Amino acid sequence: MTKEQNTEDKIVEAAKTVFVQKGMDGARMQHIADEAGINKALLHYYFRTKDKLFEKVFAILFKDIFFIFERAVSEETSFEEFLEGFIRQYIKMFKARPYIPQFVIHELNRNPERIVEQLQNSKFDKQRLFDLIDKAVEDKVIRPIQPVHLITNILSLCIFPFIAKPIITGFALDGNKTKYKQYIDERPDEVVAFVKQAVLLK
Amino acid sequence: MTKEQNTEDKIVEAAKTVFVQKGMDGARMQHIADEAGINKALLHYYFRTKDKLFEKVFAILFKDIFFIFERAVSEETSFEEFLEGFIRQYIKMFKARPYIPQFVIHELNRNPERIVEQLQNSKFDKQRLFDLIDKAVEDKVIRPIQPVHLITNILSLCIFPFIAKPIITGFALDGNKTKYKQYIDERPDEVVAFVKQAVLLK
DNA sequence: ATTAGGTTTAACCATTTAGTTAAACCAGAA
DNA sequence: TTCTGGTTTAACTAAATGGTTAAACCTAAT
Repeated sequence: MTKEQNTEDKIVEAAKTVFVQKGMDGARMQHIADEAGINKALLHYYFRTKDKLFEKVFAILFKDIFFIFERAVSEETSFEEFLEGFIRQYIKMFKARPYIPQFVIHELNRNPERIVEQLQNSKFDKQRLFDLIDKAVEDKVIRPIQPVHLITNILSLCIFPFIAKPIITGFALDGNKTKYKQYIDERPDEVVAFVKQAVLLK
Repeated sequence: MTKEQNTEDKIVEAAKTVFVQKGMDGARMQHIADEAGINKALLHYYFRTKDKLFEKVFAILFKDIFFIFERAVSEETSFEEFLEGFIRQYIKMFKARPYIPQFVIHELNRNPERIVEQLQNSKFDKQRLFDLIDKAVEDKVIRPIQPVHLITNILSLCIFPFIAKPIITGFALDGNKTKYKQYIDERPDEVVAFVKQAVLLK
């Protein structure tokens, strides 16, 4: 069994690509089989149904989003460093996997109940993150702000540019893809500056 | 012809509802007919194909997004008032039509070329908005920032909370829908404060 | 050489779904 | 009354698609 790549992995990779592009409804099993370089029969041999395959892919992509969360909170640094690190890591992650946000959000809206299950599997402790922010407010490191708002503000600024790529490119950047790439490269510095200015007291 | 409501309008309303919930691929013509309280034959009688009906709905929803843009820019006030008015109007609009962002973004990613056509129809002058921001920087009303970044930052903060509703509710707010409603009510003040603090020089 | 399991081929089934058609229905206008 | 056009009913077609099946194929291990 000296395959260049495990067939199961090939399938999952192909499924990622197709599901992300087309969504659950738009994806075709035949298309996934083609993408994986195998035939439909074998595809069903590995993953009996489309649903099972989809669940697998979704779980993988969803996990990626929360991975950074966990790592960022676990580090012991000043709040300012934490903020900066968090933002830069997050944007970096989406630069490498720009397809994730759009996909996860779409499918989460299609089936909102799923998030409960997914979050139970990921044993992430949100309370610690909330406490971190509350403490920074108490210590007068940042201006008073509710943790939910600060977190969603940061996530907004990090994620939205990837979700809205066609709008940003088409509307603000004259459809110029090079400009979009440059825009994305500027985001880390821009977001860090924006957020720091918005909340840091000094 | 004294109908309670024009049949064509009934269809478009129904189509909005269904397309927004399910997306183009997930939507079923039968479902739309049911929602409109008519039968499938009549549905096809008015809009020959699913595509034609979809295009109609998409154009309507897309226009809503840019309507606020146009109005906000056309007012003659201080930059600070402009900022605040723009943010409050935008969030208010999405509070009334929370289904729009998710839908438009999904379909725009499914077919990015479409944005070009849509933007040509909407004769909105983006340059004026850009100039407004550049001038505010020159006049030292705000710190140096590229218009694209400021605009996308604001849009991020306004729109993301609606797109990510299930994540925010499930993750940060313990699945409590009342808390989500309250969270959304707090957004205008929060975003205005956040953005002002981030860019305004005083 | 035999075996076993991953893989292919190709045909096939059942279901869903967009779209069509034809006949009947019904109300208001002429 | 007759005509017209929106509306319904119900049956239908054609295509797409998820999933199945059975037989053959190939290769590495025994």
